[in-house]
Amino acid sequence: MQKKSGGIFKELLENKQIFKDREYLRPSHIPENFPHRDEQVNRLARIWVAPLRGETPSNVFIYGKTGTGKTATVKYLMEELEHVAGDLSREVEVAYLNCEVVDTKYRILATLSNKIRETLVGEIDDVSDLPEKVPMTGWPTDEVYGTLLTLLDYRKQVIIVTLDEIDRLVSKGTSDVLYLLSRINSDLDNTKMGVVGISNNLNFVSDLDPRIVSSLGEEEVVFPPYDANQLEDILEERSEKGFADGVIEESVINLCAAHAARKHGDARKALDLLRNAGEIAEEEEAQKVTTDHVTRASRKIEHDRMEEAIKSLPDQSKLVLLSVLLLQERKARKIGTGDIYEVYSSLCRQHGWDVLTRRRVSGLISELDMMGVINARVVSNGRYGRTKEVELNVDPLQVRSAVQREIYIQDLDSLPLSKQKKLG
DNA sequence: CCTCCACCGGAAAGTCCGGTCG
DNA sequence: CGACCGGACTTTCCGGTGGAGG
Repeated sequence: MQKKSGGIFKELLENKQIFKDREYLRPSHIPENFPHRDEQVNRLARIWVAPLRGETPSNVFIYGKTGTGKTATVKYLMEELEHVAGDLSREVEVAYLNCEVVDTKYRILATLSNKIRETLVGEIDDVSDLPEKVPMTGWPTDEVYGTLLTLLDYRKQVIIVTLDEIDRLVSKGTSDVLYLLSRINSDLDNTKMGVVGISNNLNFVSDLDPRIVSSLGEEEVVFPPYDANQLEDILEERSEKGFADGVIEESVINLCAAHAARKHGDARKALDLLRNAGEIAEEEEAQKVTTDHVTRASRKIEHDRMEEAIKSLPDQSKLVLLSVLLLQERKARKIGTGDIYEVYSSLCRQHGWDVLTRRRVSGLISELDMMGVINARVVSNGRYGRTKEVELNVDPLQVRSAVQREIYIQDLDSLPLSKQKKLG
C-alpha cells in the first residue's frame, strides 16, 4: 500500500485539476465586471465621483433581492474610489457595515467611530490627542456619538458609509440611528458624510420615518433579479477564471442558471451550485463536470440546508419533529395531531421539559410544514373528527442525526403513553 | 338533514428577556 | 441602577368545520 514518500500528494497533483482558482466561484469574490449591471454601475459611479471633487455625494438607497449583485457592486466601486482618491491624494474614506451583524444604535456608532479611529491611527504620528477607543458596551450613546463627531472632524475629508441590509434596522426598531446619520452633516465642520443604504426589501421605505426617507433616499438605484440568460453570462465569466479549461460542459452552466433563475434569479445560489458541482466532480476525480454533478450538487445543497434548518430549530419544535419520526418509524399509518401530542408530551415529561399546549403544538406542526420538513394537510375523518395528517418529508436518518445532539432518543415502545391507542 | 367528533386556527392576553432610557 | 419597551414565544378562549353515522 505504502508508496515511496510523498507519493500520495504527487498522485493528487498529477490528477487533472477541475479548479483553476475556486475563489472566483465564491459569492464573496468581488469581480471587476458586472454583466448586465452597466446601468446601475454607471449611475452609482456618477454619484460617487463627487468626493473626488471634494463634494458631498448624494445619499443613496439601493434595492434588490439577495444575489442581485448589490453588495459586490458597491464594494467594488468603493475600492476603486479609494484607489483613485489615493492617486489624486484626495481625503476620501469609505466604511462598510452590515446591519445584520451590527444591529443596534450603539454598536453602529461605536463600530463606525472605531473604524475611523483606526484609519487615523495609521496615518498620523501623534495618537495621544485622539479620543480613546469606544468599548463594545458601557458608554452612554450620546458620548459615542460625540466621539464619532470628534473623530470625523479630526481632519477635512469626505466619507461614505455603507449600511448593508439596512432593512434589518427597521425590523429591529433601531432605525432612529438612520435619522441621526442622515443629519450628521449639520454637526460636522470639516468632514462631509454620504450614506449608502442597501436593502433586500423593496418595501422597507414604507415603514420608515418620512424624514429619513427624504434625506437618505436622495437617489434610488434598483437591482432587478437576473433572468436565466443573464445568470448564464455571469457563470460563464466566473467559470472561465475559476475552472480549468475545458472541464465545464456548456449544458452545465445552462442547467445551473436555469435552477437559480427558477429560484428568484439569485446569482449567489447559481454560483454555489456550480462550485458544488465542481467539488463533487473533483472528489470523484472526474475529468469533467457534468449535468449529473449539478443535479447531485443541487440535492446536496438542499440536504445541507434542511439539516441546518432542523439543527437550528427550537428544542420544542425538535421534540415535535422527533415525535413524528418515532410514530412514522413504528407504524406507517395516518399520524394525526392527537397522536403527535401524546408522544410529544411524554417525551417532554421524560426530559423534564415544560409541556406546551395543544394549540401551540398544532402551531409548531404547521411551522414544520411551512419549512418543508414534514407534510401536513387537514383532513376530515367524518365521525372521527378533523385533524392534520402528517408525514415526514425528509430522510429519517437525517432527522435523527440533526436532533440527536440535545435529545436522547428513546424507543417509542418504552414511552409511558397515557393511553394505548386502539390495538389491532 | 342533522349531529357531533377531534381537531383547526384567529384574537387577545400573558410571560420572558434583552436592550434602552433617565 | 430600576423603570420601561418591544418583540418572540405561549397560553387562554373560543367560534368554526367536513363528513361518517344516524
